[in-house]
Amino acid sequence: MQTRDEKKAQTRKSLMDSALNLTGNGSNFSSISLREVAKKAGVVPTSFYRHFSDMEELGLNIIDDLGLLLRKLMRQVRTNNDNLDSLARSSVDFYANYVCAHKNYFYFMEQVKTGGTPTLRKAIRKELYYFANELASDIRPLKEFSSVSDGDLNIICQLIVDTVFQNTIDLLDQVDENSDYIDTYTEHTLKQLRLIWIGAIHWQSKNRKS
Amino acid sequence: MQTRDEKKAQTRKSLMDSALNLTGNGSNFSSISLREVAKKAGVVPTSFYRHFSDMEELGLNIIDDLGLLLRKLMRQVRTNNDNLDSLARSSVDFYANYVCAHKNYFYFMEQVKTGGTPTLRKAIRKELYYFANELASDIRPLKEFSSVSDGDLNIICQLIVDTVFQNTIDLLDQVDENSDYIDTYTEHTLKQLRLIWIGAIHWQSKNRKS
DNA sequence: AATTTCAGTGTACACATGTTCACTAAGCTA
DNA sequence: TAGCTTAGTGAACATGTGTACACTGAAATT
Repeated sequence: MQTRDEKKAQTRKSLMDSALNLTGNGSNFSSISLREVAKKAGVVPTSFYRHFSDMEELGLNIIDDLGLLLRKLMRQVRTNNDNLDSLARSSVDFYANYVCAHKNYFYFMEQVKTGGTPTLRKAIRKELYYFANELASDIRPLKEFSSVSDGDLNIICQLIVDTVFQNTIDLLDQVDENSDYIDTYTEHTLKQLRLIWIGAIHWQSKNRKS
Repeated sequence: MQTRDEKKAQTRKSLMDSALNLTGNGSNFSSISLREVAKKAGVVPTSFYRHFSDMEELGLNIIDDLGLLLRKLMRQVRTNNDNLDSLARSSVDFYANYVCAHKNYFYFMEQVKTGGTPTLRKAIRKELYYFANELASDIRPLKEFSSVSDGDLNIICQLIVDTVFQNTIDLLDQVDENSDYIDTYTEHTLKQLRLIWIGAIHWQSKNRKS
């Protein structure tokens, strides 16, 4: 058997998974009920309160997990590839597959980022901001950005992250009925990203001239 | 007084306004109830069915209005300014003020774009796609894009539209407590847009070289 | 002036919701 | 082994939900 704490952690996870499952299967997080979540987790509604005070707190805990997931993603994507184009390609490709492997989390994220309570929205944005910062220090050493200022690199990375996540909802929606869409997504996103950093490099040199 | 049709149209609008108001004041469209909407519109719940079969249909009608709103925006922004930088500045500036003048619609849009039912999501995306296409034919004549292919111009415009709307949620959230944020938004967005099209121009010329 | 149409009403129903409270029983601690 | 802690239970509540139904009365049509 398990220790008491282990069992508690297990139903806790079960509750969070239920919420994620509902979110990833057509329901909107802000409209799913405590009772629904408890039911799907195989637990009586009142039991919910032993773990979270309400759905918003559940949401915040999911966001924490999401943060871990994103950090894991970053760690795995960090290769010793120093060619920008092929680095981008392998990163976006890896990202796309990562999204498909964790659909529920990314559906949740897309939903809550603009449709959650202010608290939840803020929490998601914090994670994305952190993500963009990490990206900035990752690509900082690349020779292509050697002449780009730190501030500008930050804006570039924000734009990159926003663009990647922006397109993610299309990926999520279309990959079910058309498994080839993962390639379409990758190509589309890569084209946009290339646009961005080539712009960054030239903009910088243009600024230096004037 | 009014004719019967006028009066019907009036309560219909009243229902849609109620939904928009709730959406723009902290509620999520997918979690507001038919009864809530009817109550706020000063009408008995059953009356709702004289106008819409359910909340989703109400949503679709709001999206239609949103489409009109966006087209009106495009028409007003279309100036005879042929300098790209100043055109962008005046456009983004106008857009930012337009958003603030129609907060509810844009809150609705941000929410539904990623958090609505599949049908609603699709409807919103169609509007944005149309918007991007219009933008493409608007900037097509500019000399800066004379060497950019139609396909690439389309991707550029999609990226521009996505970027502008991506940042809109921040504008909506922050403009209430800090009215200066409208300038921050404008500068931030302009910087990102400049990045994009400078990239586009150079990418194109680079491609031609090779 | 008589008749039809129909937007809005009021009641009713079955069901879902969040939260309360006293409870049980298994796991931990002493 | 005895006692305590606590995750999960089950019944109860007040309130909110979507929708059905028969209705009213004023505007529109004849």
